[in-house]
Amino acid sequence: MTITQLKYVLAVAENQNFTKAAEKTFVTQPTLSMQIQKLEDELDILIFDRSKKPIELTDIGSKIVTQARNIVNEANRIADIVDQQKGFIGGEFKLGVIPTVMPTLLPMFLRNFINKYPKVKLKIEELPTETIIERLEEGHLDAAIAATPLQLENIKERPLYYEPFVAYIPENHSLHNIQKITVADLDLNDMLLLEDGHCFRDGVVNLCKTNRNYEDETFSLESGSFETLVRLANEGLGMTLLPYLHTLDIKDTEKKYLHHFKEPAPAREVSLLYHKSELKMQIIEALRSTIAGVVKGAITFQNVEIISPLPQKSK
Amino acid sequence: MTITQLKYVLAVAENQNFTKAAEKTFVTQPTLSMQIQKLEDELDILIFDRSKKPIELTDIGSKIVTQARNIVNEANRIADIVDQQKGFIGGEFKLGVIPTVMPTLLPMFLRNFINKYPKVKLKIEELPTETIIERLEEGHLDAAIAATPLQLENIKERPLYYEPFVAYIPENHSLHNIQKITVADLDLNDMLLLEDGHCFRDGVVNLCKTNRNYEDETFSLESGSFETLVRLANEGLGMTLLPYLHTLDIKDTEKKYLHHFKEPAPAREVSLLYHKSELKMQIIEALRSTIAGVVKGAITFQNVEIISPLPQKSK
DNA sequence: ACGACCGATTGATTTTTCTTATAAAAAATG
DNA sequence: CATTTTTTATAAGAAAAATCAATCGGTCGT
Repeated sequence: MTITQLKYVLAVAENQNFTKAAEKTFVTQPTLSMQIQKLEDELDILIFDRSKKPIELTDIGSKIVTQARNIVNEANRIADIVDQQKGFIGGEFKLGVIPTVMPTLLPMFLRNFINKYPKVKLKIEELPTETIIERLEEGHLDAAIAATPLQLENIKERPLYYEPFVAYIPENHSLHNIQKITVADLDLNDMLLLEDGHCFRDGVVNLCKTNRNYEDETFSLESGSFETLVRLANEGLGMTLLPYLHTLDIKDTEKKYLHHFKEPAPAREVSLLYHKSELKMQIIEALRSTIAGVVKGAITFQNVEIISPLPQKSK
Repeated sequence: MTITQLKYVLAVAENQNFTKAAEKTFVTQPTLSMQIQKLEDELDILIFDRSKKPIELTDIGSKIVTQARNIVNEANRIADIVDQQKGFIGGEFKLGVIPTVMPTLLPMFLRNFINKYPKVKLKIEELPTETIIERLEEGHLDAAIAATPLQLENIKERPLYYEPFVAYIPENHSLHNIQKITVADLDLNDMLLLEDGHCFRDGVVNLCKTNRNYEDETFSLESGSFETLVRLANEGLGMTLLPYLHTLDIKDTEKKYLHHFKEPAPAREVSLLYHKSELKMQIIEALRSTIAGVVKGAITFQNVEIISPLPQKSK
C-alpha cells in the first residue's frame, strides 16, 4: 500500500469516475485502474462497485476512503511541520468565502495579507456555505469564512467578528417612524429576501421565525444582491435587512432609511473555518490575525444576539 | 514521500544505526541510506545528525519521526478495517506480560484463547513494565498485561482484575499470631523483596512507605522469584508479600503461614494495556473478554485499595 | 597506526509505475 | 435495434524507482 494509491482511491471516490479522477490526479486512466486494482488485490477486497453507474463505494470501500483521507492528511502534515520549522509561510492556500461576506470583508484585509505574506498564493473562491463545508471536508479548501455556528464534527470554527443586522425601511413603510426597531416589529411576509442558498437569507428567516410571524407561503420577490433589495425597497415593495458592513456602502441620501436594532441587536457570527486536522495551521493563523487586526477598528459589536445561519428543516 | 520511507526513518531512529535498522527492515543498508537521503532532499531538511555517534535525530527530525509513527499507525489501521469487515480475527499479535503475572494468569486463559481464536499467532514475551511501555509506544508490542495505574499519555489501560497482597509470615515471626494483618503492621526493613525492576517490589515498597516505616537503607536480601522468597522466609529471614494468585500454588503444609489483610486489602490492579491508536482492537477485545471470562470465577476481589506500581523518585 | 565499525557511493539488476494502444462492456443516441 | 459514445480493463513496452553487492572513506578505540 502506498500513499499514492490512497490518493488515487480518494480521487476516484470523489469523482465517481476513473477518467475524471485520472485528469485530476494528472495520470492516465489505466494507471488508476491498475493501482486501485493492485490495492484491492493486496487487501483482498473490492473498494468500488463498478457495476453501478456512476461507480459506487462498497461498504468496506467507504470505510477505507475515510481512513485514506486520514492518512493523506497526516502525510501532508509532514510538509507543514517542515514549513513551520523553517519559519516558512507560503505555498498555495485555498480560501472559500460566502457571497454576503466577500465584497465587504475581503477589501479590508486582502492588501494587508498579501503584503505581509507575499509567499502565500491565495486562491479565493466565493461559495455558498454548503459547498464550503463539502470542500473543507474533502480537503479541497484550506479554510473558509462563513456565518456560524455550524457545529460540524470535522470542522473547527474561530469567530472573527459579530455583524449586526440592520433594517432598511423605505419612507412609506409602516415602521418608518420607529427609530430603534426590535425583532418583534418584523414581519417575514413584508421582508425582501436574498434568493435561496444564501445563509444570510436563512438567518433572516430564523430571526423572524422566533417572532412567530412566519407563514409558509412562497415569496415571489427574491434577489441575489443587497443592492437590488435596497432598490426594491425604495420602490415600496417592502423592507429588508442588511448585514452591518453592507450599510457602510449605502448612498448618503439613503442612509436615513437605515434603522438599527435595539441592543442586543440580532447579528451573525462570522468565523474562520478549517478542517479539524489543522493542516496549514500557520497560514490559517496568519490569516486570522490579519483579519482580526483590521476588524478590530471597523466592527466591534459585542452586545448582540447571534442568529443561526442554518436553514431550519420545515416538516 | 512514501510510507516505506517513513518506516525506514522509524527504524533508523529506533536503532540509532543504519546497519541494524537495515536488518530489522529486511533490506540492505544502502537502501536505507538512499531512501532516507531522498526523503531529506525532498523535504530539504536533515532528519538525522550523522556526525554524532551514535546517530541522533535533529530537532525537526524528531518531529518528523513522531508524525511518521502517526502515519504508519494510521496506514496499518487499513488492514485492521479490512479484517474487521471480514470478521477475521488473526495474524501475529505480540503480547507483553510482566514477570509476576506471567506464571499465574497465563495458564488460566491461554488454552481458552488459542482454541477460540486459532488464527491469532500469539507471541508472548515476559518483560518488565519499563520495557513494555517503550515497546507499546514504538509499536513493537500490540498489547501487554501489567500492573496499573500508569497513566501514560499514549497508552490506554483496561483493568482486568484486582489482586490483593497476601502476607507470608513464618512461624517464629513477631506477626505470626495475628490473623488478619493491616498495613500498619508492616515494616519494610523486615520484608523480603523481589529484586529491582519488578513493579511488584515497587508496589510493596509504596505500600510500606504509606506507613512511614521506610528507611533509606539497602536491602541485602532480594530474589527474582516468589518461591525463593518463601524459602528465605521459612529460614527465618523475614516475612514477605505475595500476589493472591501466587498463594494458590503454595504447598499445603505452608498455607498456614498465609495471612490475608483486613479489608480493604491492599491490592494491585492488573490491566490490559494498548496503544491509544487502538490498532488490532478486535484482537485486543478478544483477549480482554477471554481473560475476563476466566478471571470472573477465580478472582473477584472488589473491596481493595489499589497500590501504585510506580517506583517513587527518591531525591 | 591498525583494524573495526559505519554510513555513503557506485553500478548493475530487478521491480514498479506509468503510458500508449486497444479491447470489452455498458450507456446513450438516433 | 444498430450505432456511437462513454467508460473501465487489459496488454505491452518504456521510463522511473528501488534494491542489492561491492566498495569507498571517514571515525573511533586500542
